[in-house]
Amino acid sequence: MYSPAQTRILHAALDLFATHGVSGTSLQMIADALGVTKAAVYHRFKAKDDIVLAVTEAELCKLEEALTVARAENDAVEARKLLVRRIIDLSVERKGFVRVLQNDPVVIRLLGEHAPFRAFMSELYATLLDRDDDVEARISAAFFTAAIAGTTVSPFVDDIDADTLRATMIELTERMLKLAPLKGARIR
Amino acid sequence: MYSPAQTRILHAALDLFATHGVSGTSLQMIADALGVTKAAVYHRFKAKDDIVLAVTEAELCKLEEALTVARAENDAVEARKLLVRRIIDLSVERKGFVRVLQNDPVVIRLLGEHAPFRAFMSELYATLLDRDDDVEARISAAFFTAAIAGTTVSPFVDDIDADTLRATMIELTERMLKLAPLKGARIR
DNA sequence: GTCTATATCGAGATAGAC
DNA sequence: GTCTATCTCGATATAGAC
Repeated sequence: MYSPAQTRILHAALDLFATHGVSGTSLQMIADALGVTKAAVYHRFKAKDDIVLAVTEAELCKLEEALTVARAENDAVEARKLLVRRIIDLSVERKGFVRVLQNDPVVIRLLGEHAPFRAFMSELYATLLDRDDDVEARISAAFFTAAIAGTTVSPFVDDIDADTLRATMIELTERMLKLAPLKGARIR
Repeated sequence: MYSPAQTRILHAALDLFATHGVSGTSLQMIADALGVTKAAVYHRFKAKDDIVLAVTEAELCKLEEALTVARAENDAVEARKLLVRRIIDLSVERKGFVRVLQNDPVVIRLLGEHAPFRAFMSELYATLLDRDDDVEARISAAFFTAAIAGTTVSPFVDDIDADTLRATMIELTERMLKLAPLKGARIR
């Protein structure tokens, strides 16, 4: 799919995007991180937008795999549980970039303009929400996607290990999305 | 505090920052939004950073008022409840900018480097969290601040009115931060 | 307070040698 | 695949007139 040189560029770009945002990252910064010149980068990607596109595509690809696995489930609630867990795993693993995906203005524009991305996001949302979900469920879904994107980079949790973070996020989310009953509580 | 001209600049800048991010917003865009030239903007703020600083300061000021009110409460839990509600109100009222405050790389850098900002954030966090909060409470706090910042701008909730959004966010948050028992549920 | 005009710099992007 | 060199443009920022 990508040459070794391209892969190195994408990795460096991902890191820089997460720290400085897309607009705040220049091709010179990417080139410097790799110890090469701008021209070498342009040899592999003919424009900065292509790098942003490739990085975004690569991350969404991981989400797509999660969606495919989830959809193989017969039970809709189980499918949502699986999907949510995998999204949380990804956000912990790829700390920082989920925030970019969901909050960087350039990426947001890209996700809105690029038809395949739009189609994928619709599918993803459809699986996260039942067709006839009520308002609270939809707000919960918005709430939790935003939360997941931001939690891993919060100053509150700098010193908490990844496993604890992951487990607690899963619990909070399932409680919020009503995918599981509250631990130690009972609905009347 | 600020002249009328300055106030107009800050309002325009706030809008543009929320849409394009700080790095993605040029002084030309701000000037165009006001129908003046760049030089007119520079007459009031000697650098772009000063505009970012002023905008951030103005938003934090609103949070500071909320913090002062909350601290006047005797009961710590009531104080946190008040604070959380006010933060949610602000994020709904000033849709978009809370996301910038918490996610824009330029603002994050500013919040980290500017001593008064750092001090205020510490105070805010101290009120949101008890001194001896456990790990789950801290993750909850991170989770909910991230959630609040992102929810109002989510595509999930585009068509939901502000009041419903606000009320549901308050309920979700209080449930998460364990500030109130679950509606219709009872802890064993 | 606002303008025109301009200086300076860094960004994205290309040409062509090795 | 990488380099040097260069182009063009837009960005921050300043000078000085009205």
